[in-house]
Amino acid sequence: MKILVVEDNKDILANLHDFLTLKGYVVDCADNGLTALHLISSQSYDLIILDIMLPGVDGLTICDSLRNNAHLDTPVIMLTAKDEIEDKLKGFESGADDYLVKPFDLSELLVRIEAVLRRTSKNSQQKILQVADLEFNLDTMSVTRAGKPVTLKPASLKLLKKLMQESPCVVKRETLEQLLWGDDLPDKDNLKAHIYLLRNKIDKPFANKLLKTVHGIGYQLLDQNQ
Amino acid sequence: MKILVVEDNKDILANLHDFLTLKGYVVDCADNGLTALHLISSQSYDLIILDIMLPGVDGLTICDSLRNNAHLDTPVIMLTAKDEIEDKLKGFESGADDYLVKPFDLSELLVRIEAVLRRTSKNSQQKILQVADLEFNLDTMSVTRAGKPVTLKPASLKLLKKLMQESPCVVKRETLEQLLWGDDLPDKDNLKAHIYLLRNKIDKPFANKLLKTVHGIGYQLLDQNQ
DNA sequence: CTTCAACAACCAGTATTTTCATAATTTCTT
DNA sequence: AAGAAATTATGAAAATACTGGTTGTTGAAG
Repeated sequence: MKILVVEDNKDILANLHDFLTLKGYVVDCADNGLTALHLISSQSYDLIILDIMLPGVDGLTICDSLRNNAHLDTPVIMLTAKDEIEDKLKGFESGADDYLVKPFDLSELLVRIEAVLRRTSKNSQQKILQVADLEFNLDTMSVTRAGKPVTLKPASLKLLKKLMQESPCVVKRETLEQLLWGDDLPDKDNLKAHIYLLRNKIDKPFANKLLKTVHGIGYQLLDQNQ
Repeated sequence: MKILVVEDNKDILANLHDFLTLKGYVVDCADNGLTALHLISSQSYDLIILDIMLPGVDGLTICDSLRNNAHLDTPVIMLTAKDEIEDKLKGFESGADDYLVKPFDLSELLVRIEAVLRRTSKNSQQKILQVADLEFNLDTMSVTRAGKPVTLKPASLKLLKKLMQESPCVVKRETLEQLLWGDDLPDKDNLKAHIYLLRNKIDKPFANKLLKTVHGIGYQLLDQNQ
């Protein structure tokens, strides 16, 4: 989990950095708005902790630009001074997910971080695997090749998922066997039959064959046209 | 906007009531868990403000029962004493949308109320679930297919709600079992019977079958005609 | 006591996996 | 480069696992 902390008070900044690092997060720091914007555009964060009052570009502006640009769904926790209550509403309006009033308890921050991450993590999972024109939607458990639906049986689905997750790496035969049957393996020719079934569905009707055999090792999904 | 405040300290309760009424909300009060549960089941609220420590039925229990029953999406703001920080996490786990540490600023409460209402109002406008010509009104807990009313039993309602919320995603068998029976599962054939009952009601009388079984995984509501 | 929803047990029908014999391919050896 | 050895592919049939649909029983609520 990677967090960006934006705060102009160097003491607080160092404090937050140490605390969050201790709690197992990877932490980047910025003490002004421009640096923050630069980091945001060049990195991908799971969460941004943002002070409203900043020299130069302020927190609300950063939050706005975040929502209107690429990293739309990165959650934001705002930090505000006690006498800026009106700013809080603006903060939420600009798309913050939560805020904290300074001075705050570090444990309180931690709770809110976890809550926000929990709240947003459900939606942000990438649930579509893709190799060439082959797509696997993990939500609907449906597979398409070149836009056309492909119906697979449970064992084939498991196999394909693993192969797509590991693509373009080779998956060892034992790994696949382990995946399908755990520790008590049936006949040793069994995997071949399943690979055959899978090939019939996803490769046979198409010119560009993706499922390669790596002799003596295992199998691999690979698009040779790139 | 109608708010339910649950708090056993009568002073605080009266205070909150007056403040929120002043701010234009319609406020109901409860000073114990049982009264709260009773009100929740007989009324529809836009927001519930819930003290964790309550005589009899506590706040977490109320929140749990809320999430496992009809008014699933009513947002909840938890109130906790300063030394109950651990409870906060539990609060979020049981499905609270936010929390406040006592003693708190009334203006802070107001900001969070508005934030929570804004955050949830987007989703909660969606109080009618819809899949093809099948409709589920979460307010009245009534279901219609092609405009005709369908009467469902409690277990079927839970099942259907989940399936419609997740549609068109596949819902794993275990997820549904978890939903109906929690951790101590009854017979494994039981879910089949319930699916069967549900099918009889929502699919059997109609040509376009929506409730699909995904062999080896679970079930799915899906409109194939689109 | 009655009623109704939920539960468990069951069989039949269907879908999926496994097996097995044979063909094809790759790799190794000379 | 050719043949032998090892590995992998193919395809259909048999075995297994899963699901649908019923029915009788249980248990709780009114």
